Amino acid sequence: MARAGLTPERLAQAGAELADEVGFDQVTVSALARRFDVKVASLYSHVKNSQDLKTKIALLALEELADRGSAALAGRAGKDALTALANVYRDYAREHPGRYAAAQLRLSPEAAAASAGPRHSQMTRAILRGYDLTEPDETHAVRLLGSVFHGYVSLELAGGFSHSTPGSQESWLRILDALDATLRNWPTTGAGRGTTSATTVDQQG
Amino acid sequence: MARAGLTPERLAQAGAELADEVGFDQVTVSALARRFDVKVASLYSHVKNSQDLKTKIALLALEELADRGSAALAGRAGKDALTALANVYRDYAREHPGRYAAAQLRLSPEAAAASAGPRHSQMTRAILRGYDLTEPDETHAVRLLGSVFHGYVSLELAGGFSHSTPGSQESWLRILDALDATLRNWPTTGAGRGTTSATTVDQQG
DNA sequence: GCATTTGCCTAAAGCTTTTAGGCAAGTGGG
DNA sequence: CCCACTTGCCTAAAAGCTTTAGGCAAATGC
Repeated sequence: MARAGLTPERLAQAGAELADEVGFDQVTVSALARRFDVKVASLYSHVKNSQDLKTKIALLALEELADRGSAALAGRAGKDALTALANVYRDYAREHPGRYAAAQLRLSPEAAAASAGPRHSQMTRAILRGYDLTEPDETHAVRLLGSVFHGYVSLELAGGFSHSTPGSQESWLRILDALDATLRNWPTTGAGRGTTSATTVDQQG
Repeated sequence: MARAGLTPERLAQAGAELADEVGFDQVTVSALARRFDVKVASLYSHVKNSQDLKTKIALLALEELADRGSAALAGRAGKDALTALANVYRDYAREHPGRYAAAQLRLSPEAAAASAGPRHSQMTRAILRGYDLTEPDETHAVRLLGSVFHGYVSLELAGGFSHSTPGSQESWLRILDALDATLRNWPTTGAGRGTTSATTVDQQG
């Protein structure tokens, strides 16, 4: 019998494609075996179990995302860089919803540390070098950016922003504007009103 | 034989508890039947199928969250209201991770419209009445707040902010400060730099 | 008290996961 | 070249989850 040429890498790749087509939680060892026209048990020589397969897909997605991020950040700074990285996440999620969902998989601490995850926070930190934040504010800002990117993309993918005006694209741009402004003007103390910058346009009584 | 007293409501409730204990995606018709000490097929008189069960849990979670939100917002405005609602989401996710995951379930458009989902955007909109935004900026801001709340809580729950300093609680407070400042000072035009307010501290070339 | 409805049951088919053991296709040394 | 060995995919089988169909007993109502 001709061999199918299975490897852990090919399985992860095909699993990622499958995830984009049918959704990450529909990715199953059985479905993947069907796709290779191979018996189910054959896959177990290449992946430990179903969880292992999903983890491999997640690591693949995290790495693809980080690669796209690096490429997008090259030669950019400030708001330009902010927008570029933000769009990487959003575009990736739209092109590859299954992979994006995979990237959200909870990894074990060791797996997480060995993944491309740290590259992601480093990229965000690189953007913040274009703004003037000192530690620990930079860390807070890293977390803010991560939250907005992930949160917006998730909600948009879940359909939260469709069927309402204004369109999602417009909100996305305005939110990036707002983020940029927030970073340029990071509040120095957590107190009450009017601490943001020199002039606060207090438009309402 | 004594009857177990199953109803769709009790199943959803028990399913929610199960989700908090073992994770939402480990919630299964079989596991729930075990919990009621009842045969699996018996549940199918009360829920259409596994998907239906998960949907009922999701609706329960969305409603609980909305109820907590309403209670927290009562009598508050401005940053006080912002903080209160934000903490409702974060605290709920920490207390009930399974339910919170359930609330993220992708619902059909009809189910979504009939759910407590709209109450959530209304609550966010109510907060924004304490800031001076006009449409369509208010909608953009609703989406920003939703993204930050959901994004931060998801990442924190996924363990993204543990094992690093400063602690998550501190970032959370500083991010709420930043959001408050952003809303008080919402950028009026999406153009380049320096559009945020009177003074822009342009720290980098 | 009897008919009807309701609730939980048994039975069964189909799918996914995972392990164990087998045979044949590739690989390398003599 | 061929023999031994490794590797890759196979069959077989057990166990769990999902879902449907049909049955009997408990609750409900007239």
